[in-house]
Amino acid sequence: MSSRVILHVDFDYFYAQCEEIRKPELKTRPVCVCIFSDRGGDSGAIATCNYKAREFGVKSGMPIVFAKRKLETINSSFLPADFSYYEEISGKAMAIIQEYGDVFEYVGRDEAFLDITKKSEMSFEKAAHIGQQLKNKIKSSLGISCSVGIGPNKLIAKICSDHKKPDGLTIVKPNEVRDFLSPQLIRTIPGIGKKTEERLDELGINSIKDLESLQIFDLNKMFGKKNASYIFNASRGLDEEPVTKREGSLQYSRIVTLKSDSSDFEFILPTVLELCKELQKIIVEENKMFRSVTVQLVQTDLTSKSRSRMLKNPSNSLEELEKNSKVLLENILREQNTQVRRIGVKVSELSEFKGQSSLTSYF
DNA sequence: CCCTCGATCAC
DNA sequence: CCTCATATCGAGGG
Repeated sequence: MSSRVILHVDFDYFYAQCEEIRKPELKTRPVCVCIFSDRGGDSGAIATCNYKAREFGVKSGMPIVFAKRKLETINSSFLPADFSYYEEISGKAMAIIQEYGDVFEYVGRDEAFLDITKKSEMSFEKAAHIGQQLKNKIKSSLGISCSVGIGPNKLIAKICSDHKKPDGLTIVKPNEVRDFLSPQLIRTIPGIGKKTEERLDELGINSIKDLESLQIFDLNKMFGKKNASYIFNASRGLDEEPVTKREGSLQYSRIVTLKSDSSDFEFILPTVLELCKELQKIIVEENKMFRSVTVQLVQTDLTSKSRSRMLKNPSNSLEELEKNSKVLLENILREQNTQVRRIGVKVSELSEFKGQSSLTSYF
């Protein structure tokens, strides 16, 4: 029987906390970090906000205009997202975190897993200590507070880090897993989102205890094989996913909001070509080749569409990317009845860069 | 098996 | 009124 000790770290209200660090006077009032779209004015969404803002009902993902309305009468700050600054702080934090585990897995700018089985000598008491030291270190060196969860697998560690926020430290030992999960809402399981929650709610399934009563057969019918077994196991606190060092991304994509809704090829093309440039730059920097190109769009009614094509050979050429994107854009617009709000390009099926070689060059 | 596309999640 | 980026699954068609 092999058992593990897994830790999950999540930086509290990360982007907004970064802003508070460089301007401490912000701490006393609501702070919203905004992603302004290209439409001007307050078009765009809230990326993150601090807890003061949350008291007024502001949430991430919310349109900026909504948030402003909620904070109308309050002295608050709406700041444009400064990703390179957040990236810098994130990098420093990750460098520290890494040292606390046997294996480190980067999940995102504000999130990471550690396998601390060895470092904790399989003791959850020692693990708790490691968790607290990690929190202290991040706080003293960067001024960032974070929430840490520790459990026997990634699933439990992640649920734990979310359990008490901000500045939380939650430890759930193997024999406590059942009692910890049972009363919680199914939504606390990562992977169960709005849609899944709605469908299960129709069956009167609200708590994880309820979820546990479902037969794998019925889950299979509702959610497909893979999802079903994930949900079945998750409701029982079971998860075997290893903590693994992440290599490069499997895909890169860029999407932007058009200045105005349109279905005019000539109007949209320049934007697509710019996105191609950005992506191709990344591809070259990362020493990659792509074999699949996708053009994706969001329509006026906010539904989305995509068209993709595989290339004969992997490529890293801008011309190749532009050529394919252009054809895909033509195709997708031809079938369009509603207008386009947002347009994006994605490259995938990535491989390591290999110098141009043809069959004949081997002779 | 390979490809395309929509859906879902969650950042 | 509705950002941006990544990963994964399943259906449907070859």
